[in-house]
Amino acid sequence: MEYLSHLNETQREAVKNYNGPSLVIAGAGSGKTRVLTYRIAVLLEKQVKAYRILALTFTNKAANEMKHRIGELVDPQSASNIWMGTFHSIFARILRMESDAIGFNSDFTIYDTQDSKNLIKRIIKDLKLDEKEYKPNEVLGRISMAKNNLVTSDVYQHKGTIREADDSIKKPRLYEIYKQYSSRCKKNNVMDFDDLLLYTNILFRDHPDILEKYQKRFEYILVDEYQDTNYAQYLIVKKLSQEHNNICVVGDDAQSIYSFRGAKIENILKFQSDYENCKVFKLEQNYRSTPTIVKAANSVIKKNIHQLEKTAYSVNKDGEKIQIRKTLTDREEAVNVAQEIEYLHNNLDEPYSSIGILYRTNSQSRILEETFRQYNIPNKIYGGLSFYQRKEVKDILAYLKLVVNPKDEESFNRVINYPKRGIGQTTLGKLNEYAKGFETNVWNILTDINEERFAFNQGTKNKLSKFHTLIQKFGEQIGTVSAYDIASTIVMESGIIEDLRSDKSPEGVSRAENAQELLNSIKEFTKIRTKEDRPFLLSNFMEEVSLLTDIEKKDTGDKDFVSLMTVHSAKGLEYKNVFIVGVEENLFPSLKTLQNNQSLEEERRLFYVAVTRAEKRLYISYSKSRMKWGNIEQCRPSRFIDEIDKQYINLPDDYDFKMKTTGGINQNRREGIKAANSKSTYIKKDTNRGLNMTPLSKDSKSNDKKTDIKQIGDLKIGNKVSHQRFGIGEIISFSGEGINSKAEVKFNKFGIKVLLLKFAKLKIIG
DNA sequence: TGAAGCGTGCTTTTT
DNA sequence: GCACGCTTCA
Repeated sequence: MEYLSHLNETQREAVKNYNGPSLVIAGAGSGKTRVLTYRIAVLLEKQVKAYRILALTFTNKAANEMKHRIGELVDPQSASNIWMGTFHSIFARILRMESDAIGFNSDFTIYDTQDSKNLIKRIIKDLKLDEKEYKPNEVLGRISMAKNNLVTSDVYQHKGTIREADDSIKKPRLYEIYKQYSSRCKKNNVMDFDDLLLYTNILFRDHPDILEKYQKRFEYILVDEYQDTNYAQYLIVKKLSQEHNNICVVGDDAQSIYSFRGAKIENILKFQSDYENCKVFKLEQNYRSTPTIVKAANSVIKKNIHQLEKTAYSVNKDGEKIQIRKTLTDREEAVNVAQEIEYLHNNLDEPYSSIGILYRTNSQSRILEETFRQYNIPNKIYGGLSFYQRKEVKDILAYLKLVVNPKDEESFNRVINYPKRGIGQTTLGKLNEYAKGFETNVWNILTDINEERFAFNQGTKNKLSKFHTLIQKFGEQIGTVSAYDIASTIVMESGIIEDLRSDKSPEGVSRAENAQELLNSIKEFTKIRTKEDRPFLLSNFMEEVSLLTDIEKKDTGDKDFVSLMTVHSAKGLEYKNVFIVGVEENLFPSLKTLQNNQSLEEERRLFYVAVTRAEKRLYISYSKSRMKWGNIEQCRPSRFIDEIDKQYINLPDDYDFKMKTTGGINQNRREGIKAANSKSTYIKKDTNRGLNMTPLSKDSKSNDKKTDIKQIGDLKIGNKVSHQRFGIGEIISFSGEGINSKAEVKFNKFGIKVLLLKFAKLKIIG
């Protein structure tokens, strides 16, 4: 156990005291993962059986890395036998084993958010409710919150306070949607993410014998990122640990950033009172960052009221001050970042992989990506539309899901007419009606489609029964053939591959490549499973795939790239050089969180997370204007910049000290004010009919200004770009098939060049 | 039935 | 700016 010498005093104590409850408060960069891995390694060396250790992490990636490290410390075999993974994947596994007890089949499908949303949409339609009043997103959010707090649809229906709350937001029938949603999921043998936790709780509540079995099995329980657990997770852990009481939770209340998804920071704040005789270990030394960065982060986070007391410190070399950068536009901000990256790379020999770009929202990635492409900076965007969310991938997965679980309504709807088989809305609507009427699922209707009680014309019946035969034929093979063999058969014989290959556009080619990549990953899965002598059937693959977030891109050898991601997904990561971009009021902190103090505190913690990702250099930038929803909005620097102790930062000479809110021009959007930045002028893609643009007058009122500002760049209408240049004061006329309108290039009240035109008029004439 | 055009709403974050 | 859903027309 000589590796214990790699630890500092507190870390070592936290590792050695593995019996009884312990709380490890681990500041950013304090070697939290190291404590967890060593602690498990010690357990294994003390002859604790690997399968009696339960270690819950926040992401699959974290779990895999930890397993790998434990494997290096002890032995890979034991490491792989540990019950280690995300809450969702571990309990999905347990639920599959115990599925009978809760009335599911063991091969239940797992819906991602999009699947859930689609089902909700259909239910809203079925109940003849208005999608504008019952927004699927919002409905799903409320159902999710309910589930995270273990409020089942029955409880929901009968709980006065909840119903009153629904009434007050004018959604009195939300409980009906929830009820339908639950019953349809069950009928379809399907669970969503929240169900995995909810049903685990139900399982443990209703089946004491099963609970006892797992209580006895899990001698040691460890939970990472405990500050981000929700009530459902809290209770699972609480129950499971009752027998042996060897529970270790690790986390940092200052990094709790998932309350929007039901995480309760209270879980970590009250852990000590929750578990008697709990030992507390505070890891306060930060090994990651320079003292400048640590102190700067501390100066911000101390504005929060709700937190556990601790003082993070660093004894590394002092390091450079944090650079605050200001630009006029978001594009300029991206250019600035790109140029600084070039400087770091070319002059300071920093590899691209040492650089991380963090932003508040995924939508900010696009402009950075475009700019980096211009500058030839290799980069990878994490998150956003993940591989598994792409249409072509989801289509194939839907086939696979359906073959494994034909009751899966969502997958059924997705593929019944893809590729086109001439089965349209009308037929589908009727099928769903029958399913409802006979209280069964659509698949069963299809099985008996030729019976007379189903009134379809013979042509339709033939099409439907052909589809049924197709899926059934695949289904007969899944028990014997490998996941890859059946998957490739399905892709071939369903006509998917033909459909994808027929599209020769660049996007089409890329879609076909994605499909191929999915097949490759299934092949890889089959290969690994065969090697490990573990089951390699399609159902085994499907168990894993739904809980993966992003595909592990194969190492192409070219590993040197800049990483771009949201601050949320950067949790747990570190980069030598970090850029935090778009640090503006209403963006970071985001507008929606400014309404109450609690969420503002969470935003501040999020900013804290962002700052503490940096090891050596940190750049924080804000722009004076930013494209939002196709409009330019005025921005001012975030309050968080003001909150950093000035001694740790370099402000730009013209830093905008606490400006008044200038507001935006968003409200004018529909009226037709289109803003133009210094690079180009966009006009909403309002028509493709081939407009002609003619500058009417070059003189106008402000000839003098025109010389000042010169030109405002290309004018773009639809796909057509005019390479004529337009100046302030110019009147431009638009004419084309029945359209006739004029616009003037102007300064708006914020001093931004805009093209003023009346869209309303333009459209009526058109 | 399907393609194309048009209107609307959206952006906080993810297992 | 973009995706999605609805309407219209072939």
